[in-house]
Parts: sequence; structure tokens; C-alpha cells
Amino acid sequence: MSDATVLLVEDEAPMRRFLRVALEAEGHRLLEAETAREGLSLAASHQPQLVLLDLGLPDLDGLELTRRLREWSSVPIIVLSARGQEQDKIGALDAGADDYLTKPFSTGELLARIRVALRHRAAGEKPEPVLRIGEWEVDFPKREVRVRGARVHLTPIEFKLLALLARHAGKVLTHRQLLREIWGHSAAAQPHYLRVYMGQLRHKLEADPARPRHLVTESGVGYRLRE
Amino acid sequence: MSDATVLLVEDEAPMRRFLRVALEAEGHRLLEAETAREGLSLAASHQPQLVLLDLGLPDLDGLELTRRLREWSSVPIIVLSARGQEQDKIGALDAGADDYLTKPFSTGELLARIRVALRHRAAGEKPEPVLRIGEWEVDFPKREVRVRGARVHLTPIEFKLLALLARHAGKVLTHRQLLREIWGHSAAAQPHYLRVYMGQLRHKLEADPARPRHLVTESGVGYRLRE
DNA sequence: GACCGCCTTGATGAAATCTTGATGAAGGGG
DNA sequence: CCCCTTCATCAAGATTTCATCAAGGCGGTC
Repeated sequence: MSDATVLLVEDEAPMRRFLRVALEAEGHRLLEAETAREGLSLAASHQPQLVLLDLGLPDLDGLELTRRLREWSSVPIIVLSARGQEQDKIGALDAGADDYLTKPFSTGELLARIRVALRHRAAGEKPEPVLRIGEWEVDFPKREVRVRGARVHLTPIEFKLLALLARHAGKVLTHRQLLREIWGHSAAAQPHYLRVYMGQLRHKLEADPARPRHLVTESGVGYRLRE
Repeated sequence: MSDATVLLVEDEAPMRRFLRVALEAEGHRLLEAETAREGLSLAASHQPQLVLLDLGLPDLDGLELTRRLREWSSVPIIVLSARGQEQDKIGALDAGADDYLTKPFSTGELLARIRVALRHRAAGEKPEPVLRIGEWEVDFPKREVRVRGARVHLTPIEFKLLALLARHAGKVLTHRQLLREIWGHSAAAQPHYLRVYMGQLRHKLEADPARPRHLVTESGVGYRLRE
């Protein structure tokens, strides 16, 4: 599912335990640090995909940790804090944090905001409303697909699948990612769905469905839209 | 300072006026839409750098607008809503929103969160981290390898092995380390696996597989990627 | 109530990938 | 110089993953 390494910088043991349970249930690996210095060194050595940072640390200020991290890393940072004043939030966000949650927060919201942060990591694609690949034309706002000028009808799932691949054109999307985006968290272990729909997409779009030029299989990994 | 075009989707005129003042004071240009459909079409035609979205719209659900937008755009979306329930937040964030503020919110916090969102966008435009070694190009985000410009197909294990060596380019990785990372703790005593896959990698990547220039054996220790 | 499009699910054969064993070369130490 | 360890290569099964076809179910519409 997520498969991310999360660095948790938090000095209070009960809070650490609580977060560990929640994060591991979501499928993340956890690194734990009790001090800012330890956190910095763990971030450097393990290159986590996300940092969860409590502001009230014994050695260094949390803001200072944020700034130091930002000097060499763009890893997403989510700040957890008991202080909810406007100035605290603005200070943390401007220091380089990506999000700020005030304790007490709900676990569900934290996990959702973590998903947002991890999503950013994968982003970086060009936002073209109309995408042209070979002889295909995908008009996303209108939800239309044309092949050599001829309109092709796609079902909702087919379009969603094509849109996902197109938005990350060139990149491999894993089965897990595709399944989660289209069918939701639950059905992340059903690659069979994908095979059926990829087959249908190829049949409708590819000139020779048996030897696809753009909707490419990456065996054991996922699928890719090749430009 | 910021100079961003912000699309504001909000049906209530007083709120629109309030936000317009705040945003223009910060230096942003503003596009305004009163309905979701209008918002969608403005987003497609003007390609704003940020979307501020009120959830309570007359025609389409705000969540639906988010999903539609996400099909073809990665523009940051900040949701403003009077509803502060956990499920509302999670739903919006998972639909593709990047942030969620509950009314009433402070102007300062909103502007700080906008700065965060715009920062993300800027960070997303940096070129892909492509590793170049001799005549090889390894694009990890795309999961693609080229030798003298020609695409080379790697199997999952081959790619993982190359990625490991590349992440520690120049350093020797022991058999034990490599085996543990790829096959897990159990099979840490099977250097034979490595020989087979190193052979395949050399065959696919090296000009003269028998005399490897980059995938070097460190006899008795492990392997190393030489730059 | 029958039709229709769409989604789900199962079965089957094909393809890609991984594992494993056999064989011989290279290199160092006694 | 011989022996032993480590390494490289090849190739045949074993296993996993993939493609395709088709039947059945579900929900909407006429």
C-alpha cells in the first residue's frame, strides 16, 4: 500500500507508542528519535519519506530542526504540537513544515494528511488538460478520448485507469497504486482487475492489442504509459 | 513576492470579497467562480497555480470537483469548509485536496498554508534525479534504464540490485547486505544468487561483460558500482 | 419485466521471471 | 605445483505473473 519509511521525532514515550501503532497499522515502517539531534542524524542516514515532528523537544527547538533539515532535504515534514496559536502555526509552516496538527488530533486525520504528504512525493507531472500520445488524444476536462481523430467510448473505470497512467506518463505505476486509486484501499490485492481492464483499454486504443506500443506491462511491478 | 494565479471557487459573495482582499494584498492574481462547473472550466482554460475551494457549492459536490480536477491536473487544492468533522476532512484529503481549513480560520494561517502549497509546486518542477554513470542513465522515478540512449529492460530483482548499488555508488556492499535487502533476512547465505544476477546486469549494461568497468567484484567481500 | 451496459469473477494457456544445479575459470596459500 | 575458495556462465525446470475469453450478476432504463 504505502510502504513508506516514516521518521518520528517525539520525546514522550506514550505518544510515541500511540503513533507507532497507528502508523504500522497503515503499513509504514517506523524510525524513532527522542531528540532533535538524533532525528537529524537518522534523517540523514535513512532518508525517510516523511518526518513527523513534535515541537516540544528537549535539546533543539523543533523549528530549528525543520530549518536544518530543509538545508539539504525536501522530505515532507508534518508538525504535531500542543500549541495552537496562529503565530506558532505560521512560524512552523514558514520554517519549512508542510503541515501542522494541533493536539489532540484524530488519528484518521493524521493518517489522511500523511497520505497527502506522500502523494506529493510522487507528484511532479505536467498538468496538461489535453494529452497527446502517438495518435491518441485524451481530453481530461471533457472526458473524451480520440484515436486518429475518431471518438472512442471508454467506461468510467477504463477512463480512470487511462487518466492515472497518463498523469504519470512514462513512469511505472505499481499494481498497488493503481488498484488503490481506482478501487480503494480494500482491493489492493487483486491484480486480476487490472489485467482485464488493461486488456480492454489495449483493445480499444492500441493498433495491435497483442503488441502494445504505449500501454506497456512491467512484469512483476505494474504498468506504464510509454510516450 | 508570490505572483501566483489563484482560482477561488466560492458561492457566497461576502466570503469571496473577504478572500479577494486578503489574497490580493499578498500579491496574488485572482480568478473567481461561483459554481463547480465554472470552476472546472476556468481551471482548464487558465491553469491557475492554486485552487481555493469551498465545499458547499450549489451544483456539484466539492469532492466531485476535486476528483475531476485531479484527473488531469496536479494544481494544489486547499479546501475551506464550515464542516469540521473528521470524516469530512479525510474525505476531502483522500479525494485529492492538499489541505483543509475549517471556518472560521485565521487569515494568517490561510496565507501561510498557501505559501506551503506554492512552495510544493515550485519544488515539483525541478528536473528528475537521473543517475549518470559513464554511458548509463538510471531514472529511478520512471524506473527506466538507458545505455547509450537505448532503453534496457530490467527485471524487478535486477533493478532492485542496481538501485541498491547506485544508492551507495562507489562504496562496497557486502554479499550479506545485498542479499538481506533483496531476498530478506532468511537467504543471507546464498552468494550464488548475486552471481547470477550480477552476471545478468553486466550482460545487459556493460559493453564488455567479461571485463566490467562499473559493476565491479570485490572478491571475498561483495560488489561495488564504480563511477 | 426485459434489455442493456458495465463490472466482477473464474478458467485456461502463455509468457516472463526466478531458482537451482552443473561446469569450469581465476586467484591465493601452502 | 596442487588444492581450495571464490567467482562466472549457462541452461533447464519451477514458479510466478500475465493475457484472453466468457459467463454471470447488478443496476439502471425503456
